[in-house]
Amino acid sequence: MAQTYKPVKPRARLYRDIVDQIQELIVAGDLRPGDRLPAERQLAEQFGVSRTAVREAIKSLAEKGLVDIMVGRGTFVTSPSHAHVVESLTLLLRVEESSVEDLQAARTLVEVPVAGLAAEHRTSENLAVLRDRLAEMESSLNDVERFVEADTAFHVELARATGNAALVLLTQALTALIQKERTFMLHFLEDELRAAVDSHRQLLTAVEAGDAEATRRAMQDHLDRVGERLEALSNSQP
Amino acid sequence: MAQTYKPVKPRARLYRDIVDQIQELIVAGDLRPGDRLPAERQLAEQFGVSRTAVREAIKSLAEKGLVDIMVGRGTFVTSPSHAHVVESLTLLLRVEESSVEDLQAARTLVEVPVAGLAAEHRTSENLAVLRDRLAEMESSLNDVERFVEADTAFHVELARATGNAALVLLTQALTALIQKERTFMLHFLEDELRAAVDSHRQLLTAVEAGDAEATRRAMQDHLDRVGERLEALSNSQP
DNA sequence: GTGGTCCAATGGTATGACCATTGTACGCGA
DNA sequence: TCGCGTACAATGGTCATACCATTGGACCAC
Repeated sequence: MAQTYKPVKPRARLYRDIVDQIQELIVAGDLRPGDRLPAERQLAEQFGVSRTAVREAIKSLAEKGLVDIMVGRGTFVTSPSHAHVVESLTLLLRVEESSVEDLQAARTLVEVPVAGLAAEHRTSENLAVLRDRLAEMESSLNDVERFVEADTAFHVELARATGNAALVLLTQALTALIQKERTFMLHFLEDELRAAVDSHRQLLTAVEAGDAEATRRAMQDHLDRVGERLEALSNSQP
Repeated sequence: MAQTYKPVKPRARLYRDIVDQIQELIVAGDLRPGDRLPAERQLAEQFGVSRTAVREAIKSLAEKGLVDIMVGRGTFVTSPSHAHVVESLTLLLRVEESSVEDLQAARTLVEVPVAGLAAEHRTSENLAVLRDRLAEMESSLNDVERFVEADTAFHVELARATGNAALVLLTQALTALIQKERTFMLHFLEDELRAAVDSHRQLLTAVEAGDAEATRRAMQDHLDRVGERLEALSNSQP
């Protein structure tokens, strides 16, 4: 075995320590969402460092999506959100030049089996939310932004019905990533709105019946059509 | 329809502008990975702002994983990496209290169909890499860390064989998230190492043959057994 | 009450200074 | 000439201080 020569003190960045300390408080639950952190000047005094270091630490936490900075008010612990994960993914996918088609394919691959699981595990509460979202879609036919919001929320709630938190997160990320293109598309293809409502009604019916196979099929059909429309649109507007 | 009262434009933070400018240069390709950014003092002068603002911007970029800061040398544009996405996901899953079982289930749901696609689209180059990874695993039976590295790389290369960048990213995230638990497990169950080698050899054979169905089955079997082992281990060590 | 003003607290930015690390140029000695 | 160490300049990290803009609440006039 080769000698390792490892130790040597890894020179710690000062703000790193502060990030770790606060982050641990949040993850451990000592700081709950909505709680306010002490002011920067106050934290600086408590940690015995300059305000600069504290600010860098807080900025780091904000970038991770753990806190929300509000000018003139203070810094608050945020509720867990998928927003920053989605942002990271978006950024990475942009530099990796992944296409909308890739995204849609990945989404289909995930959401079809998710739909099947949802049909098997959904609770009455899940069904109630799904009905609400569908109703929202039906009443937003003239407001594409709102429509897409409700559409996305429907898919996320379906994932939630699986009872698997990891699948919820994946679904949130994938739907959010393609939401912009979908909004763009729906602005051009108005009858697509009604088609989408029909698709989701079929989905809801199948989920209510607890029919996993029918739910999967409905989701596959829905996403296939969306994929076709997206492709057609990207071809006509290179 | 209720009146909406569109929110007025939120005031922009100064460092935000700088982040956006540099970020745009990076995603547009004007700044390539490995390129060095001007020094902080220099950027401050060019942007006409203080060094403080520039530093906050650069720190933000570093947090997003777009640049790498090196004391005494400078700031360099990094190659795209999934590391920070994985970190974000890990953080979020921790606060959301998602279990290892959830992760493993999600991973199975994604990787089984991915394996099928890989069998259909793999190139000879993909096969060569897969063979290398398998050989690495076989020669690392006494070094669990290295073994798991090769194992993970095998799965990621399989995703790469699908030709879908989004699926590669998902696979990277999911495998990385469960890697720690898997390493822990393999330290306790030594024969699991050889079983894993066998599983991956079956996978490779099926992929080489271009047999999607067999590949899916092999992946399902492999991940099912890993899931069982993980569950058994978490039950015996609560 | 209503509305406006004032003020303290907070995060954002600007300066300027000094420290620690790093790479390189220079110069000394063999 | 070569090798090696020192000095130095450049860079990011930290500190201290000051001032600005926003926010919310206390206070006051009506």
